[in-house]
Amino acid sequence: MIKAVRGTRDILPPDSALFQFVEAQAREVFRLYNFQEVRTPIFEDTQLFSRSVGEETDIVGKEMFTWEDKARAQSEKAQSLTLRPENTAGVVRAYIEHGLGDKGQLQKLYYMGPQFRRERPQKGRYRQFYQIGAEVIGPASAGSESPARDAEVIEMLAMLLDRVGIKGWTLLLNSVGCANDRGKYNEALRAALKDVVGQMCADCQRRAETNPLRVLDCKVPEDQPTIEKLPKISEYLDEPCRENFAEVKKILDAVGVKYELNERMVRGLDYYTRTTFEFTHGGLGAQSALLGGGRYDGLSEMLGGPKAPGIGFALGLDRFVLALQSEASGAQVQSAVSAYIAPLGAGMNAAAAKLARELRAQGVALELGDESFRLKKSFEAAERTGAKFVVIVGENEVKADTFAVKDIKSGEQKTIPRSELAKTLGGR
RNA sequence: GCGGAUAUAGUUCAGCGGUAGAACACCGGUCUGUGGCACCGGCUGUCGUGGGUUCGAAUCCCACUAUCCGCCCCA
Repeated sequence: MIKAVRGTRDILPPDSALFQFVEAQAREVFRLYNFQEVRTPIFEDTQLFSRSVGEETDIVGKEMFTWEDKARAQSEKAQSLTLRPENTAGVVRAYIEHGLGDKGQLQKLYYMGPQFRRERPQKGRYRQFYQIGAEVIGPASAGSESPARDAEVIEMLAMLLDRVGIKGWTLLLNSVGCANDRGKYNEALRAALKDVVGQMCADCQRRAETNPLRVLDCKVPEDQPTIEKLPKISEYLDEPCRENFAEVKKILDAVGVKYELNERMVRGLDYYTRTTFEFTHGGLGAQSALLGGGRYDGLSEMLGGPKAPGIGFALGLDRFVLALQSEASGAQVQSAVSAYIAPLGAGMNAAAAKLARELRAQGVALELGDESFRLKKSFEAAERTGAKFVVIVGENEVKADTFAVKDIKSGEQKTIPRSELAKTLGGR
């Protein structure tokens, strides 16, 4: 048997309805905040990711699905291609390629779709996973650099979580400063670690060399006191970054979105600057991050584009669904059809089909049975579809042009003329 | 990439060297136009894959693969 490959999966009903639900809520929230959809390719030039996400990150270093696309003609060049591991790089590439900033206005773009990373699969972690994300990007003159945009994006996410019905979330907030601050902070960290790293865990000893920021992410209890004493990023922010962050917090306070400052929240993509954030949830096991994002001033320039500061986020759709399912209350998906048409007796399929067509045209969602079923079987089949009513189409009904409509739950049955059926069944 | 656990019917699982089972689910009948109950009957498997040990392997051994839980990383 051929099976879905490692880390990929089929999303079947009824779970697929939950995915649709979250997607629909997201589209509605995006509409309220004036975001429009962008769809970028699922694979891109490998360099797009190595230059934006960062050559030294885990994502680029070991998790990408990359292949060499061979030249098939003299005029073609061989090219290294990669399945997108995230979508911000693709959106910024499209922004540059189509000159979206040329008219001077702010771009507010959202996307939904699969992303690919070659990690070991686990609960809430797949090799093909689904993200919904958005970016606010544009020339600085359009206000793209304003802390008001950071706060608006974060507030929008709180709104989305509320609408979807996910309750037990925590917002972690930090500022990692601009490129300049980060350099100084990294040096300071290295210097401070030099003396104490000997007593820390093996992972931290490695991190101290490769990426000192990651030490802050360590979860080994014995290391915590040491980490507490390390220099803090907030002490290394320059004045503009400090003011920017203060303004973000001020607005969040004003709109009543609660957050926890977490100076140790370090994100794994190199392009982040200033504001970074993460929403976490307890029902997700080891993969506690529901969504994450931050500002990426400088990313456009890294990709050869104009100056175009921006802020964005990506949320894990798979994890949203897991969180919904872990909060038993939330995951209510209503039944799809309102009625089940039960043709009764030989020759009734045609009459039932005609009636079903009329009713569906009037907006009634229907399931259609078969004339070979006995009534008993039709009722059972109707119940399984979740339909509210069964409409019996037998010889008597067709002759009289009135139909027996039975409420499945109460057992109550009425005779309804054809002209009023749609209304009874909840159509137009 | 590292550590641990698991893999038998559609599902949950039992069987732990001697003819592959239970429950639930599903299908049919009792019951040809009014179900959900009850009773009766029935179906379903390369026992994850490949090797090995043995007269004989679902069972013991080895390798592989997949899933789950951690680590790592991130959404």
